[in-house]
Order: sequence, then structure tokens, then C-alpha cells
Amino acid sequence: MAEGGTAVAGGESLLFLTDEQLRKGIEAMFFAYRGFTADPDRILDGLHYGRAHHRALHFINRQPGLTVNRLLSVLGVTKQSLNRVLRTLIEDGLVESRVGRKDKRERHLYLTETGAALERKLSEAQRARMRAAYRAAGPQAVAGFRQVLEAMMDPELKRQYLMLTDD
Amino acid sequence: MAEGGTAVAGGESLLFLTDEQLRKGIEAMFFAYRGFTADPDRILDGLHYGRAHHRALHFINRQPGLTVNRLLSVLGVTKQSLNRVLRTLIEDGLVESRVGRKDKRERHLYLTETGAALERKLSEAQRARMRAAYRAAGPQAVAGFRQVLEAMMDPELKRQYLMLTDD
DNA sequence: ACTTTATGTCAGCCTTATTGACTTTCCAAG
DNA sequence: CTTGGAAAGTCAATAAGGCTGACATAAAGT
Repeated sequence: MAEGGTAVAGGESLLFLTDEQLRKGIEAMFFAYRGFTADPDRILDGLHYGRAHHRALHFINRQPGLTVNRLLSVLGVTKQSLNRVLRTLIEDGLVESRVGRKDKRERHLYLTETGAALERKLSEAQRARMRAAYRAAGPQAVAGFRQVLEAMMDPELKRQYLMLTDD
Repeated sequence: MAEGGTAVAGGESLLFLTDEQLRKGIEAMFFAYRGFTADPDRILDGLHYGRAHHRALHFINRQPGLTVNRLLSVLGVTKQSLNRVLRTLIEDGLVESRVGRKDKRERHLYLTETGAALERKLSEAQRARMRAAYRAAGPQAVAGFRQVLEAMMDPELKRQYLMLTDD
């Protein structure tokens, strides 16, 4: 069955897309995202943590010393939501909050050794799945995967994404 | 910066993947999924419905007459969870539940005209975003996108996915 | 008759999220 | 130096969406 079609050779401009094809893409996102979060969810299950804690650990690990406000905008949740998560992580000694030296209103967030250990465990599980998927699909597919995902982001989110990952 | 690398020509087998590259993929999924759900979420916001209702409408639309059990396993939630959602959809006249003719224990689910209208509105918003992303990325990228997503699914979910969409 | 399956429902609980209001701290500009 | 506003933290109330467990009913299948 024809999977699309372009009128011109290398053409991004004249892509014929049926609702059927788009629906497949939508469902692929739905099911793939379930797989994407499954492994960390399983790990977090026993502990009294959830996906929100995982996300916080991830981004603190990625940008050690980021402020609460930065984290807030990256995660796209409210201050109050994040605060509850952050409080438990700090109480449990996974995250450290240091008062800013320049601007003392700011709190800079860092993972403790324990926090870093959990983060590694979580992200290693997630990377393993991603690695397997990448290998199964091949490098060309991976490039396409990233292209489509980037095109799917809200402009503001994409800005954040690019800012932090800059190839 | 080199984006990966294969030791052999068309080789899926020897892909070198740094943690850095995998992390980018993970974050791309995270940010893209936010975009993916943003439009329907906005529509559902005013109404007293949420993402759960959207998912139910989507799959009922896709497989008119599917049973509650089938929907349950597709959505991966508990009977009680789904039931709450389904009940409001039925009460509000968006979904119709018909007793099975062959097996009278089963309830077959259908969208009413109103239900189909809302489903169209929601999925049209989502398709529009997907269409834009597909067009921006090009047909090659789209193929790769689908390949990686499929490789990322849990085997059981992938089975469900393929069963229903079979190219 | 007995068991199993499909569905529905009640009660209670948890996590994650929301909004709104308020405080403390502290930078910065007038 | 005062004042305005930003960064962070907190409290209270609310909601969605998920869960488990228990139980009920109807209808198959033996």
C-alpha cells in the first residue's frame, strides 16, 4: 500500500497525507510513549516516587545548579506542583538546594550522590530502551525520528529543547 | 559534531550510540509529547472532559462496536477507571453502549453523532499538528519516525498497534 | 447446577496537577 | 533609602485520573 507520495523528487513541499496515515502516526506516538515511560515507572513504583520526581531528577542532573524558576519552565508545571515534588526529594536527600551566591533569592538545585544514583538507574533503563529502538531502526530512521519530533514541539518548547541540547 | 556512526555500510548492527545522543532522543520525546497533546487538551479544557475522554473517543471512533474489554486493554487502564469516563460519555450522549447480539454480556461501543463531532474536532486539531510536522520533516523522516516509535513499544502494545493499523 | 466471563458499581485511597492568597527574602531602580 | 517587583516557599481548596478491593448481575459454557 502506498505510504504517501511526493510530487517532486526530494520534495517536502508537496506531501500527500491521508487522515489514515496521520492517524497511524498519532497512535504510534500514543503507544510508543507508553513504552518510553514504562521502565522508569516500574522502578519508581516500589519507592514512593512518581513520574514527576523522575522528570525533576532528569533535568537537575542535566543542568546542575539550575534555578527553581528554570526548572519550572522546562517542566511546564506550576510552582506549587513542583514544590511538593522538590520538597520530598530534598527531604529524602536526593536533591540539594543551595542559595545563590550572586542573587540570594535564587535556589540552585543539585543532585546528591544518592540522587545521582537514582537518576542513573532511571535513565539507564530509559536509555537501554532507546538504544534498542535506535539500533533496530537504524541511523537514517533515527535522524527522521528526531526531525519529526522537533517539528511537533510547540515553538517555545522547541526553543528550550534546542537551547539545552544544542547538537 | 558526528551524530552516530556505523561500522558497516547499511548496518543496523554496529551503531555507536553515546549517552548524550540517547538523552537527546529522550528529551525530544518528552517535549514532543507535550506538543502532541497540547491542542486536544486546550479544546477539552472548557468542557468537563480530559485526556482520558479523548482517548476513549479516539479508539471507539476507530473501531466502532468494540467491546469494553477490548477498549480496556487498548487503553491499559482498569475497568473502574474507564467506567467513570465511559459513564459520563454515555450520560452526555456522546457514546452509545449496545448489548451484544451474539454474546449478550458484551457491550459494544459506538459514537453518537455528537460524539463523532467532538472526536472529529479533537482529532482534526491533532492531525493538523502531525501533518505540519510530517510536511516539515519530509517523507523519509516520517518513515524513520514510525520505525523508531514502533521499536520503542512494549511487544504487547506493538501487537495491539499493528493489529489495528496494519499498513 | 456450577464456573467463568463481561460488565457495572461502590467506597476509599493516592498522585499529580490546578488556582488563589500570602509571606519572606532580596535585588534594583528611582 | 525606600519602594516595587522578582524568586521562592507555603497553605488551602479543588479536580482529574488513576488505583485496589469488594460485590452484584447477567449470560455463557461446561
